Amino acid sequence: MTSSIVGPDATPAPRRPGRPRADGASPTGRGTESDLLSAAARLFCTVGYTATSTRAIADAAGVRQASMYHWFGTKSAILQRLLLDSVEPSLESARLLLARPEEPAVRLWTLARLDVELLCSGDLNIGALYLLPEVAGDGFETFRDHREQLRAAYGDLVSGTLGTDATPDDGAMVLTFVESVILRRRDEPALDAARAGQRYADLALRLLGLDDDAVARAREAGSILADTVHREKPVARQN
Amino acid sequence: MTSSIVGPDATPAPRRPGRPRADGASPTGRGTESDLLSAAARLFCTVGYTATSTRAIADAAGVRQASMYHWFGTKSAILQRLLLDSVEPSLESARLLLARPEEPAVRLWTLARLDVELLCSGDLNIGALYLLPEVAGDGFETFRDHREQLRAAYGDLVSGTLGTDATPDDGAMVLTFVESVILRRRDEPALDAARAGQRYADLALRLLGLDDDAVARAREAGSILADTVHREKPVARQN
DNA sequence: ATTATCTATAGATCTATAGATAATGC
DNA sequence: ATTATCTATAGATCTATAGATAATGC
Repeated sequence: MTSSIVGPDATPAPRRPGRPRADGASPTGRGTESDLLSAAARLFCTVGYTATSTRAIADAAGVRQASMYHWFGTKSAILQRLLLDSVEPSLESARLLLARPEEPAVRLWTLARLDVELLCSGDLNIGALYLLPEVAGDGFETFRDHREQLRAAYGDLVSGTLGTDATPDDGAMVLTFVESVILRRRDEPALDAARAGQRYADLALRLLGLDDDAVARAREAGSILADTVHREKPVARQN
Repeated sequence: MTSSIVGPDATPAPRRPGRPRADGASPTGRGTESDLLSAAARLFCTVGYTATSTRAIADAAGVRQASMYHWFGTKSAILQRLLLDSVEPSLESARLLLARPEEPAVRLWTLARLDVELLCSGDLNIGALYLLPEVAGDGFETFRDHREQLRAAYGDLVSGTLGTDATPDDGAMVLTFVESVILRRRDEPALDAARAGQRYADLALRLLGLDDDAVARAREAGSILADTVHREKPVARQN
C-alpha cells in the first residue's frame, strides 16, 4: 500500500456522518468536498470565477449554500485547490523528465505530449481555469509559482535541445504553445486527447526549428518515454 | 473628406455641453463615451468582466456611476462594443487580403502578421477580452459571428496554401496559434509588436509544414503586402 | 460527543432607474 | 430646449457567519 505516502487527500478518509442533506445523499457517493470541487470546476470553467456564486456551486453540488463553508473557508480556496490539483501532475512529469538520461529533445517532446494530453483529458476544459483573470490577483501566488517552475522546466529542456541557439524566452514560447490547446479545445470540445498530444508535441519541436527527421526521432523515443513516465506516476485524481 | 463614409462613430460629433462633472472635466478631452470605453477596457482586461463593477468603470472614467447609463444601456453593451471594435480591423484586413491576387501563402503570412501586430499594439492586452468566459454567453453573438468569419478567412488561405493536404481545422489551428500571442503577452507585457508579428507569421507557416525557403519567400512578399494593406485601410481608433 | 448539515441573516455590494440640476444653444 | 451630468434609491443579489439540528460513534 502506497496511499500513506501520497498524502492525506489521496484516500478520502472515511468520514463520520452528520445531518443528512435536505435534498438527499450525494448521488456520486464521493463525498461533499469532491462534489463541491466538481461543481465549482465546471462552473468556473464555463461561466467564470466571479460570475459563479457560492449558491450556484452549492446548488450544483446538492447542498445548501452555507454548507460549502464547512469544507472551504472561502470561495477563493476552492479555485486555489483546483488550480494546484491541475498543475501538480504536469509539474511532477516535468520533475521526472528533468532527471532522466534521454536526449533533451526527446524529453521535451514527451513533456509537451503529456501536458497536452492532460489538458485535453476529462470532460472539462480544466486548463480554462488558468485563463481566468482573477488568477492574476491575490491568493493564487502558489499556483503562479508552480506554473513558473513548469516554465523553467520547459526552458531547461529547450536550452538542452537548441544549445546556444536558444533565446531566453523560447521556453515560455513552447509552454504558451502547449497551453494554446486550451483555446483550441474551447472552440473544438471533442478534441481527441491522444491525437492532440502527439500533434502538439511534434509541432512544438517544429516551432523550435527542428527538421522533420529530428522530430520523427524524438517522437519515436518520446512515445516510449511517455509510457515509462506514466508508469512511474501514481494515478491522478479526477474532481 | 471621407469621414461621412466611415460612419457616425469615426468623428466624435461635437457634443452639446451638459451639467459639468463633479470631479472636473475629462482630462483626456476625448469625451465621456471614450473615457468609459478606455476605463472599461483596462479593467475588463485585467480584473475581468463580472469582477469589474459599473462603479469601478465610472470612477476610473471620472464620472458618477449612474452617468455611465447615459452612454451605454447596460454594462454588457460596453464589452460588446469593445469586442467589435477590436475584431473589426482584423476582419477588414482579412477581407482585403482575400480579394488580392498574391499567393495564398503570402496572404496568410500577411494576415497572421497584421493580426499579431494588432494584438500586441497599444498599452492594453486587448485580446484578453476574447478570453473572458462571459463572452461565450448571451449578448455576444455578433462578436462570435465576426470571429467565426475571421476563422473562415484563415481556413480559405490555409486551403489555398496547402491544397488537398489541408485538413478542415488547420485554419482554426493557425488562428489559435496567432491568438496565443495573447497568452504570451500576458506573461511578457513588453513584447515588441513588429518583432512578434514577423516571428508569429513565420512560425504559422512553419506549423503548416512549409520549409524554411518557402517561409522566407512568403515573408519577403508578405512584408510588402502588409504595407500595402496598411495604406488601404483607414486608421483604427484607440479607445 | 462528534460531525455534517441545515436555517436564518447581517452587511456589503451591485445594476439599473427616477428624477433633479447645471451648463450651453437658440 | 437640450444635453450631460448629478443625487438618491429600489430591489436583487452575494459572501460569510451564527447557531440550531439530525445523524452516527462511543
